Amino acid sequence: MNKSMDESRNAPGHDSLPTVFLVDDHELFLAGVRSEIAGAVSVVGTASDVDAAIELIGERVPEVVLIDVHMPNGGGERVIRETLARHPAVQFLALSVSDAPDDVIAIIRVGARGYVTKTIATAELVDAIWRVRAGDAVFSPRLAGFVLDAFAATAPLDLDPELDLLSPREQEVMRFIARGYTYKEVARELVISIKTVETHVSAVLRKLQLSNRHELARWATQRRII
Amino acid sequence: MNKSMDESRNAPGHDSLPTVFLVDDHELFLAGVRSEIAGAVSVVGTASDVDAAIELIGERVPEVVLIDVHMPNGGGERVIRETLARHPAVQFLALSVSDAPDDVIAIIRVGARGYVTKTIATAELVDAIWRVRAGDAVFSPRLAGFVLDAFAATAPLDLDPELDLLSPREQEVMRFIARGYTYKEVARELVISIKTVETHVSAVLRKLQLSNRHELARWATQRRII
DNA sequence: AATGGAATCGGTGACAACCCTGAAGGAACC
DNA sequence: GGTTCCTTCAGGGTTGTCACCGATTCCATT
Repeated sequence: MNKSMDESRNAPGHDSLPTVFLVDDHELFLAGVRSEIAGAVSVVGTASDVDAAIELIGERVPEVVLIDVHMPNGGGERVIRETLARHPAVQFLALSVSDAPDDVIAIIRVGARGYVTKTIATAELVDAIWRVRAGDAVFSPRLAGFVLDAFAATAPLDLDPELDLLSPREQEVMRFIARGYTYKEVARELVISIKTVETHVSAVLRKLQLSNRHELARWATQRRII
Repeated sequence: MNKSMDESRNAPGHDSLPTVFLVDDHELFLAGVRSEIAGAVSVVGTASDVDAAIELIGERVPEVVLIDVHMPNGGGERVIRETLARHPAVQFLALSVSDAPDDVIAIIRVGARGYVTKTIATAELVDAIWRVRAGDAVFSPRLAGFVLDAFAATAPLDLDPELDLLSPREQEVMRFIARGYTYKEVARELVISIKTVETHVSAVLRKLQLSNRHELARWATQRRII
């Protein structure tokens, strides 16, 4: 099921077991994971707190780090941030009890290549480790949606019905105004008179029910028109 | 909000074959894909140009649309954008000859849930379709990195040295101005006279080497001060 | 032929924004 | 005690913004 694209074929040095480092502040869980995946990957070390993790990962330089998100003293985020600054090749796979969108987004922002919940089965976890080592991104099905939604939201499509209220020329003028152009600059740019620009701007503000160019700028930036 | 990763596999209505719609401007390729995946999914229609695709997808409302990226008259992007506006539940899986980062990023931005190259094997394509239907995100291994890199790059951390040039009061005034407050509003908010606000704003613009409040607004939003 | 929208301009007027000069009180530093 | 900076405020001026009142031309629809 979860072995869709094993393209570990072409990458050199990817025929051996992945070297894996485990980080979790619950030592029992740490031991459990270690014994479960021991045969399918090569565990080169473990750590149960943030500082020790940063230290040991820097020494061992594993291919993949399996890391808990919620930990005292900075959490998994700090480990990832500080490690990637020195060893950019290390791949991080977050393993968390939480499937909250904010946690997923935060961990991806600092550079993790995957995020799975602790309810995952052993075989799937091993598969995920192999895929992350190969450069793939691994997410639990529900979590993948959060990431893509958040990503798309950074420059969304916004098919806006309100924009249709504006005539083509009005939209054109609106974009300049929202970018902070003065009337004079817009007039020069579009080769029309300042008075025409004023007319268009008035129409835009009236149609969008805004009261000045500042609100227009915010309106436009919020729906990423500019 | 507390479902395991297994949830989508057990979700109701997901035990039958996925209904799939195919879009590609090469009819031969269309026929090839259709015959290859015919047993493993339920192909409910095909289209070989953008307009027909938008029309037919709107009628059939498939669960998954397998779509070519590069097509005349708007490409796959337009199909995705216009379809999602009316049918948000339709999942799009891009199938392209290109593995250029820009193509991948663009298609994800408009809302696709996956992107694989046409070199993919049939079995893997079928698996990808099933996973996209379930809500998972599917990428060829080398492409996943592009998306995550681009995503991580959207949230830089800027500790700004330029901000230290401003006195505390100036920073305070600056935040209001950057948000679009008028001088009068700032004066009322901070309980000072309009003339004082003018003084502070002038100092801010001079110190930051900006020429008006619009540039100041952009300056502030870019480094996420407001 | 008539209607109406879009695009183009003009005038007037009321503010808002921005610049310059100047200045007074206070805190901090040497 | 002098210097420097911050904060506060004022007068006077230019330019920018926006509204309300007009107008003409072009074009598509009726």
